[in-house]
Amino acid sequence: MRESGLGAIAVEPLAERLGTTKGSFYWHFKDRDALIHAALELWVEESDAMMSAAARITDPAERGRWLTEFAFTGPQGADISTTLLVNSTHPVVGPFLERVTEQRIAWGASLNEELGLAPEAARQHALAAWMVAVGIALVRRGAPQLLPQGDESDAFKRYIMELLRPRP
Amino acid sequence: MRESGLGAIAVEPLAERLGTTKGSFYWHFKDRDALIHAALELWVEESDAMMSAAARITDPAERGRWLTEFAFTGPQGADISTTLLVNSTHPVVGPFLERVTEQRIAWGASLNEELGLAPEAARQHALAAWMVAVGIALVRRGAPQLLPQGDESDAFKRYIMELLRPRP
DNA sequence: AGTTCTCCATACGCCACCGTACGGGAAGTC
DNA sequence: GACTTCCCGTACGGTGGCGTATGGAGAACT
Repeated sequence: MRESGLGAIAVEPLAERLGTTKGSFYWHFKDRDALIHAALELWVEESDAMMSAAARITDPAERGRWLTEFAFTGPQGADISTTLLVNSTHPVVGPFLERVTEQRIAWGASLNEELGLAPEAARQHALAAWMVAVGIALVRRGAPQLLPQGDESDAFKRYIMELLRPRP
Repeated sequence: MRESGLGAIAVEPLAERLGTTKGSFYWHFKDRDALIHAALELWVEESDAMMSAAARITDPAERGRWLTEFAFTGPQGADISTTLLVNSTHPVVGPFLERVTEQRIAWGASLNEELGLAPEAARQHALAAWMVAVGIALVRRGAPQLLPQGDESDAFKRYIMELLRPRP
């Protein structure tokens, strides 16, 4: 899913890639959707772990920077939000996406409140930041050559951080 | 493509939907990729038309607001950039996406220069604005319920406009 | 030692879609 | 009026994927 999206989760190609067969797969999983469900549960755990890791950073400003940093330099497709947004009509994907995203935005909003924003502004800002993160992830996947390279990459990252710095 | 992405461009379903048959299709188009190519050429024209329309707005600040407005309230999936970003590895899609996007960012950068930004900052800002636009489009498509509704929608729009206002 | 349970491979039918072959009618052309 | 060109429909083969049926080898239990 990270590499090639939801469509790449196909039973037969996966079995081939793992050197096994469909017979094995359908013993472990009811069907394809069950595999997707299991994968998304892993994603939820991962997402929780990331938030826990971030929560250990006591300085809220530093925490915000850490998150931006992650959006830029995290592993390719570290976050599958974009893939899920694209496939949000899928009956298994939709609920997961909504749950996790709502949680993340709420989390970001509370971070922004710590930084001195009023509740409404905090949520607006969290939404905006999330959109930027989604945009970055999508561009990194689809048109990375348009992103600044090398030294300019750092400069751009700082630019985004400054842009997203909450201003009470 | 607007409604359901690149994967929805399928010869047989399309023929069915148009009340015709594949035989007809393959007379007009060499193959599926040729149709995609033709569709993307339309998209380029549309994109050019949008930039021309925006160029008629003399006040650059007003022009920026108009573009943000468009990102929010334009027709659903008005811009297929997100779809194309997701399918950027497709041999027909990739070149189109790169060309149009590069052009748009350059266009945005020059707008930002008009507003008083230095060339590098202008380009950085245009990139940032493009990412926000992409993020908005993707969220509008995949999780519109997370966006503020009604009155709050306008407030959020203004918030984004303020966030993206170039600050020389 | 026999039985049951676990795990996996082979084989099959089904569906959706791509692209091609071919035929035939309608419309224009000489 | 014969001929060609345009446009489209039907039929076919091929590919890739899903899910099921079935059998079988080995482990585990009794």
